Amino acid sequence: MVAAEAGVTRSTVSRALNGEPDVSQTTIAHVRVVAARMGYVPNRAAKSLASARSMAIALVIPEPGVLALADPHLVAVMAGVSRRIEQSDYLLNLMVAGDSENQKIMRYLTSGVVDGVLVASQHSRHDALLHLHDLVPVVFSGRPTEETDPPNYFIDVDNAGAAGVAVSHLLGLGRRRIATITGPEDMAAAGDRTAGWRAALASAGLPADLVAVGDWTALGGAAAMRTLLDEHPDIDGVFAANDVMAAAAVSVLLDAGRRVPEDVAVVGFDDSSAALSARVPLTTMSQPSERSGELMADLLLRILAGEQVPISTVVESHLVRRESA
Amino acid sequence: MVAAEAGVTRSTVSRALNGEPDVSQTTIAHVRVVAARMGYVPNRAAKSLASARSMAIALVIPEPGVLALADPHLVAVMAGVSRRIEQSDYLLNLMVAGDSENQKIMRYLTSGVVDGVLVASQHSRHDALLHLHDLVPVVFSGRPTEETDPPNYFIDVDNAGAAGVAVSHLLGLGRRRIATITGPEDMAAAGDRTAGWRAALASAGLPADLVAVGDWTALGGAAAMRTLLDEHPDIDGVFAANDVMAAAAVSVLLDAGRRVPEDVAVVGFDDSSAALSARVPLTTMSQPSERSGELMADLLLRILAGEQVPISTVVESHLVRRESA
DNA sequence: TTGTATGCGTTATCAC
DNA sequence: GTGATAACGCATACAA
Repeated sequence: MVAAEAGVTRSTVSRALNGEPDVSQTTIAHVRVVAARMGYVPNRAAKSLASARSMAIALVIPEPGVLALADPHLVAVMAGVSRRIEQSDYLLNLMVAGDSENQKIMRYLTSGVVDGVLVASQHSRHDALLHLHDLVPVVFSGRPTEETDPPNYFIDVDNAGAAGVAVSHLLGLGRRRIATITGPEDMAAAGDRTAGWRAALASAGLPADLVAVGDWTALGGAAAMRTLLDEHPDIDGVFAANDVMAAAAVSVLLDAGRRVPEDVAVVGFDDSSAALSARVPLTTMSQPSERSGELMADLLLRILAGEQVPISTVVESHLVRRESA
Repeated sequence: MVAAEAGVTRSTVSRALNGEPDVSQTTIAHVRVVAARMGYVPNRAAKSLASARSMAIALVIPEPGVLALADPHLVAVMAGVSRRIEQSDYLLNLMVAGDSENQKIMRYLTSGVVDGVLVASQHSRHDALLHLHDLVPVVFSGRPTEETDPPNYFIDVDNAGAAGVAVSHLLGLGRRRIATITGPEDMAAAGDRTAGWRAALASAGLPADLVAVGDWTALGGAAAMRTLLDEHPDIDGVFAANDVMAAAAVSVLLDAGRRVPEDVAVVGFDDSSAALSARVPLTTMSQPSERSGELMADLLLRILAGEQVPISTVVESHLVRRESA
């Protein structure tokens, strides 16, 4: 620490720069000036080695690059996380991890360079993440695919309940052949939404036989809609597990000559930007995505501060009516 | 290093785990097994402190969160970078930095936790980044806003040339009132594209008076198009500096009752996903965005490996004809 | 091929 | 309020 050329010892410099108590104002000022003049930047590796804290948080999105970033819900979550972390002393680093590098990421997360971890889009095949909390605090966005002991912290909407509201809305419009386009089968949120759809149909005495599996993407949503339409031309309602797939479904329906919502009513999920840019503005279940991001970051920061926080936090969802249903 | 319980010293463990030469195969195997059993993960801070290398690379996107991730070109660059880095021993961490945290980021980048830096969307107000290469190797995507000494490495298309091709195409269609919707004025690529537009018009003996400043976003593009249309109803051609703005412009034109391309021909830039999802599929200047990402990552890796690499790398661009012009 | 000793740059625990 | 000095966990030059 060359800044010791300021006439004091390294200890004092350290204390001055870190704003610790019991340092005279004059030396603080002096050290600051000298450090600035010399362009001194503390070595972060040495710092974390000595202090056993890195002051960094990782946001992990276990999806192959492009895929994840095409989802406005995820992007909104990221934005929320980013905003909350910015206000703290922590530094955020984002890791969009293809499956291939899963091991690399796990080693990184457990190697002491991050004090906490946020996980956004967890699939059941990423089960290593579920036990990461043995080594470092973790908060999930979306219920983890598996219950662990001790449990993982997470924040989520009532997916099944929200799906129920969506389907009830379609039922209220007189629809009787209501299909669903699901998310990937290995994600908890996807499964819960499908379950909600199924339950709502069941309590209306209707069969829940119109299911097509999607993957959150426009391509997947379009393919699913085409399959449904081919096999069940009598469909009059669609509940898609996110807006991106709903927008793609609308597009397929229009191209197939169906009117939306007259012939087929469509409800999406998220109330993301995709809902507004769809060819027919989407009726959708809103979800406070950005707020969720802030909340999960806040939760983690509080855990790091030693606070006690609830295992699960449920955020609100409600129906937003537009033109598609 | 508790793994020394494997019957050897920490040095041997270190050597075995790092695959150094001159270690017997048997001890290597033995140490590996013990380490795995104990769930040992090397402390990265200690490792970088001792070796003076972090084996990490930062991809910096100096844009406020959401904005950046709405741009398919940037996302593609990110994907390319990510793919290339995955294949290496380095770890990528992404930093989407609002202006507010600029200082925080700079300290991070110079604090020794990353061995190299990639910068994606640099504005002139981020001039600190231009001198970062005094402390750590840096590669830019897109020509930096300022020439420095020593110069910064960068990779880019011939923006002015490509813009010229776009405008020539419009001229070839008989258009004479050709406007441009630019990118932000504080970015080099934006300025170069505007210059190319201006030059093409000049050499056709036409005035270059129809300019509206955009910001790469759909909102900005739409606003720019509305302004242009209000002030110059005789417009018959538009060159937008990216596809997102071009798509938004098409939308505004259609809503204003103009036919595209019959009344107003539109050319975009990037050939990104936005070009295909526009209401009229866009004619656009293609740019190998993902490839650029791979290239810049590759360049940085080679610099880190001690290789000599060219300061600037130009990637190809060409006109892709679709329906909008 | 393996063990020993030293240092990386910072924080932290003592004394002063 | 400040100065010594010992960790922090690993890599590495040197010795064996």
